[in-house]
Amino acid sequence: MLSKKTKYALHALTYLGKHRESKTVLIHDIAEEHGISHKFLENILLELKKAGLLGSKKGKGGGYYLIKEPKDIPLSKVIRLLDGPIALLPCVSINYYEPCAECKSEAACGIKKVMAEVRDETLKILENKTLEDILTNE
Amino acid sequence: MLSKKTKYALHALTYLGKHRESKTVLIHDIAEEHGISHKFLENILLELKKAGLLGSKKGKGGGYYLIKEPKDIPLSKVIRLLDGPIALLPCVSINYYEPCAECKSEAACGIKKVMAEVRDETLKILENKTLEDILTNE
DNA sequence: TATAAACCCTATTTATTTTATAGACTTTAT
DNA sequence: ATAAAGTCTATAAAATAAATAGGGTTTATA
Repeated sequence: MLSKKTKYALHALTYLGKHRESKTVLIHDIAEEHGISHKFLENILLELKKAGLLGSKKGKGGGYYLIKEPKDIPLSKVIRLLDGPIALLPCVSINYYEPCAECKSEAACGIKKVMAEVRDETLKILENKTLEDILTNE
Repeated sequence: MLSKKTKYALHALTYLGKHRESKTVLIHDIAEEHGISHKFLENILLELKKAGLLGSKKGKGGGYYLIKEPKDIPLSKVIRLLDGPIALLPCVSINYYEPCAECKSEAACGIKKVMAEVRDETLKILENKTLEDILTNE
């Protein structure tokens, strides 16, 4: 399951996607719309900004805005950013690789082999679904 | 990512699958093979038994054994059992449905719609990969 | 029939991760 | 100047996962 962080990030991105005609959107408005803690959301938006998905304007009249096309924001990107690996095991993660402590030989591990396939197929799904798909369903 | 519980369950099932010629296998042997806590694994095997994947024999000379064909044990089953939902959001979970607190209208939620599609496609993958696939790769 | 081996069951503790909060700082429009 | 808004880092609280503990029951076998 996705963490609340990722879920809230998706809500925020959706909200921003729906308000692209406004120059900026307030954290406050997004938080209120979904009854999310303002401060918690603040951290999330900051991460999205650092990752290059959002831009922001400081000071009075400021706020956040999307700087990518919705079609260029795949679920895989958002999930990796806030939740980490998409692979089901660390030993088959592309971006967060780590060996499994209990594994004797990675080369001979059938679980690893199968999980690498699962990862490839899962990635296909999550790279193909984008914010645009969410927006067209709203 | 999978929890250690699920990961250990897969290791145990693999071990049992490799030793189907023996009548029974000791928790001890599986735990030792992978350096897993005996007691932790005990709980896991008990769950697998209650779910109908394993049989056991009590008392001296006892142990566990597979009671299903490896091809009839899909990853989806093991994951659901120990980790819970396969869906990325509670509101699209088949077996563990719960509404999302921050969602105003499930019917109009684009995130939900997309996540339901992700769930369907993910399920296809995890229902198709079975213990047999793991065993043939060992 | 006593004994030791092995699984069964429930509860509790410990560790880790996630979620949430706090507060001081910086920028900017008016 | 002032107030509005994002930036940043740290900490606290809550939830979940991982591990441990210990007594109970069953069974082979000497």
